[in-house]
Formats: sequence, C-alpha cells, structure tokens
Amino acid sequence: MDLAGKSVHLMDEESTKTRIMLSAGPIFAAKGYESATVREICDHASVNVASVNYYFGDKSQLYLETVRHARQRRAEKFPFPENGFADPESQLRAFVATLLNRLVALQSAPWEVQLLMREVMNPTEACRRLVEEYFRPFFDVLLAAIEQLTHERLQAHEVRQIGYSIVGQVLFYRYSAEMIQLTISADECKSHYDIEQLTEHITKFSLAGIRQYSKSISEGLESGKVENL
Amino acid sequence: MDLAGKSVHLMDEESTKTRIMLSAGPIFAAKGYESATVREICDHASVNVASVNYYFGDKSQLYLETVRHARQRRAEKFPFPENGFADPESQLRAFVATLLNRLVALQSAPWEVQLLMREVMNPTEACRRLVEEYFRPFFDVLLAAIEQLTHERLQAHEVRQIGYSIVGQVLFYRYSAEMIQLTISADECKSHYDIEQLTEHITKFSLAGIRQYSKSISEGLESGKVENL
DNA sequence: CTTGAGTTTAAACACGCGTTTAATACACTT
DNA sequence: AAGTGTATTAAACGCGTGTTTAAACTCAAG
Repeated sequence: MDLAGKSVHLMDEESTKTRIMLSAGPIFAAKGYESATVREICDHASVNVASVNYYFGDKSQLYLETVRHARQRRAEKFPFPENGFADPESQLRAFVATLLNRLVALQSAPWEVQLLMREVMNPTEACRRLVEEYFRPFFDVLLAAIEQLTHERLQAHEVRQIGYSIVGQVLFYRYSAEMIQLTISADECKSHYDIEQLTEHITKFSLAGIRQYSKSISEGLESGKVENL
Repeated sequence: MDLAGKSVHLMDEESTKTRIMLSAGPIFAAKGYESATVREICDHASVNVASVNYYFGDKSQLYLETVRHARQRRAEKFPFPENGFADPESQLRAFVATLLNRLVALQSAPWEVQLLMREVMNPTEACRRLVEEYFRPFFDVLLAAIEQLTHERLQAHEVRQIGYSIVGQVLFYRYSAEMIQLTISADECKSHYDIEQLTEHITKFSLAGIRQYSKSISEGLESGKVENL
C-alpha cells in the first residue's frame, strides 16, 4: 500500500499524529494551555507521552497547530454566503447569522470555538496574526454593509464603532454564556434564544441604530427632512 | 500602642496579610489562578512562602478573598449614581457610562477588572454567587429603564435581549480590548475611543434600537401612527 | 534472514509547584 | 528574667510537570 504516499509509514488517518491533535483540541479548549497536561492529552489519545515531542517538538508547537486546525475547521463549517450583490440589509443579517452560527451555541460550544475565544481574550504572542487574519476580512464585510446603509456619509471611526456595536452584541452570547445560563430559565432559553431569533433581534436593533446615524447626519447637513430610508 | 485594637499583633495597614493580598491581585489578574504561583506572589510581597498558608489556609482561599476584594473596590470606585427619578434616557446613559467606567479602560485595565472578567468567562464554582450578586441588581436597573422607554409594552424576553444588546456593546470593549488595539491606530484610539464618546455612541445607537421596538409594537397593535418617542 | 530507518515504549530526569515542618525571633505579661 | 503566644523563617517534602533517553518493536527493502 505505497500508493500516492511519500513514505509508507506516514499519515493514514487515525495515525498517531492526528490522534494527538484530535485529543489536544478539546482539552486545550476546556482547560487552557497551562492547565492542560501533555500526559492527559496522550492518555486520551492512547499514545505514549513521548509522542508529542517526537511529532511536534514540544507542547507549545502542538498548541499552535491545534489552534490553526480549529480556526480552519470553523470557517469551513460555516462559510460566509458569497452573495456579494445582495442589498446591505441582507448582508448585515447574513453577517450576524454567520457570526452567531460560528461562535455561539448557547449550550456547549464546540471545542474549536472555546479555543478561539481563549485566544481572542488572551492573545498568545504567536497567535495574534492568526486571530487577526481570521476576523479581519470578515469584519470588513460588515463595515462595507454599514457604509452602504449610511450612504458613505459617516466618518471611518463612526462606521467602525457601529461595527463594534454589532459584533459586541453577538459576542456577548459567547463571552457571557455561562452567566446568561445562570440568569434565565432553561425554558426561556429554548424558546427565545435560538440562533434565528437572536439574529432577528440583533439585526432589527442594529438597523435602527444605523439609520439613526444616517438621519442625524442628514439633519445636520441639510437641515431638511429625509424619507426614512 | 494597644489602642482600639483587639490584639496588638493584628492588622495595622501594611501588615503581612494585606501585603500578600495587594500583591496577589495583579498577579492572579494577569496570569490566572493556575499560572500564578505562590512563590511569585510572596516574592513580590517580600514575604516568606509559608505566609500564604499561615494566613489564608491555602492558595485557593487566598484567591477567593482576592476576588471578593476586587469586586468591592470596583463598586466603591464607581458607584452607580442614585438619581432614581431621572428620565429613563438619562438612566440608560448613566448605566452605560458607569459600566464603561467600571470595566473598560481600553489600555491597561486595572487588575480588579481583569480578575472579575476572568470570573465572568470561566466562573469558578465558588464564585458564581459572587459574580451574580455583583451584576444582577445592576442589570435590573437597566431593564427598568428599558421598560419605561418602551412603556411596558414588551415581553420579558424582549426587554432582556435589549439589555443584553446594550451590555454586549459595552463589554466588547473589555473582552476584545487586545484585539481592538491590534486593529486601530493609537491616534484614533486616543481621539475617538474615550469613555465619553463611547458612552454617547452606545446610548445613541441603543436608543434608536429601543424606539424601533416601541414603534413596531405600536404599529402592530393599533396600526395607527404614533409620535416618534 | 538481515538490515536499518521509522516508530513506539517504559523509565528516568530535572525542575517547579503547593504545602508542611520545626526552629527561631519577637513583643508583651507575669 | 522567665514565660507565652504570635509571627516569621529556612529547609525540606511529596508530587506532577515537560522533556529526554535508550532500548524495543515494526516492517518494507536488500
């Protein structure tokens, strides 16, 4: 069975190396880099402790590869819909929905999300670039939609702050998920806090805020009245 | 000097016990419970390692007392203005400003804030109650203002989600502070991201969102037009 | 079968951790 | 001056960590 492989000993699926990575992901996500131990990861992967150093060099490099892997899987699972010519309101709604889908599952977020959130809050020096590459182009889509909705009449920092207001609303449900669970009943959570309803609320709430900006600008500029665009 | 003290050996300021707590705070905040070491804390406090166990029992109890201390100091420093009879719009603005002041200092948040944020994201079992007591009554003030602004016509979960939208906007500047710093220039940060301007933006943005809810409710109910309140 | 590179293994290493111990220093009372 | 309870100290303990080592195993190639 030396077909198409460089060496016979390498990399069928379920190889030692991939087993380590699959075990490392959830453990790093649950406990953080420091508290996760190489031994626990290896036990869970049914692999000898020395394997981590053999395949990855050391613990920190295993961590880096694990974060990279998580980011990739998450973007693959919820690609941003590429209908670039939709109206900006739909773009906004799509952005909110995609972000909620990728990051927020109010109960039991997948380990990839937990891991990425850890990096956002406490960027590891080696991971900053990774995190930025992940969020930056995505965020730019949002900014473009906001600019269209306000007819390019806002200053850059205003557009950006509106963007932060929207992202902030979404991320709250990830950052404070455990706190939210303590505050509302399981029933209410099931019936009013699924992705669709949150998308609708945040989109509606934010569109009003955005239009408020358009309106005050218009009033300021021409002191006339404008239709409610 | 046995005046007014129960025992002569106890508790002038700068005692060993308080020195430990003052050193522990910033270190726990910066590194988290696991990564902070008793030795580092004691070194920084110029105190013998055994002192932690002598005064606090063990590391975990030192941590608990440190969190309690941080919460208390933060609420003392920025008390919520108790003008209970102001109009709801002012109440909303005051809520946003207070929360921003307490939690967000875009560069270099004080250690108390970092420590509390760690607890929000990863509640320690022993601290859940503490965190809830800290935020809950404060959040209720916000909900009351929203209810007034919408003339008590919204359902409970709608009011709550609006509250989350507002808190989420504020907390974003804490959760993602490091990421934000990577994305905007220091100049822009200085000139457009101070507490006052963020308060204005978030209040303005949110008021529009809230009024949107009032409006759609009114339209739904009576299908007539209402003044723009 | 023998070879040898790739892989896996058990055992050990060096180190840092939280905690404990037992001796000492101190301040005050008797 | 001796006694007493508190506070502080240096040293050690036991344990778990990441990492290394050297031997054993696997298996296609010669």
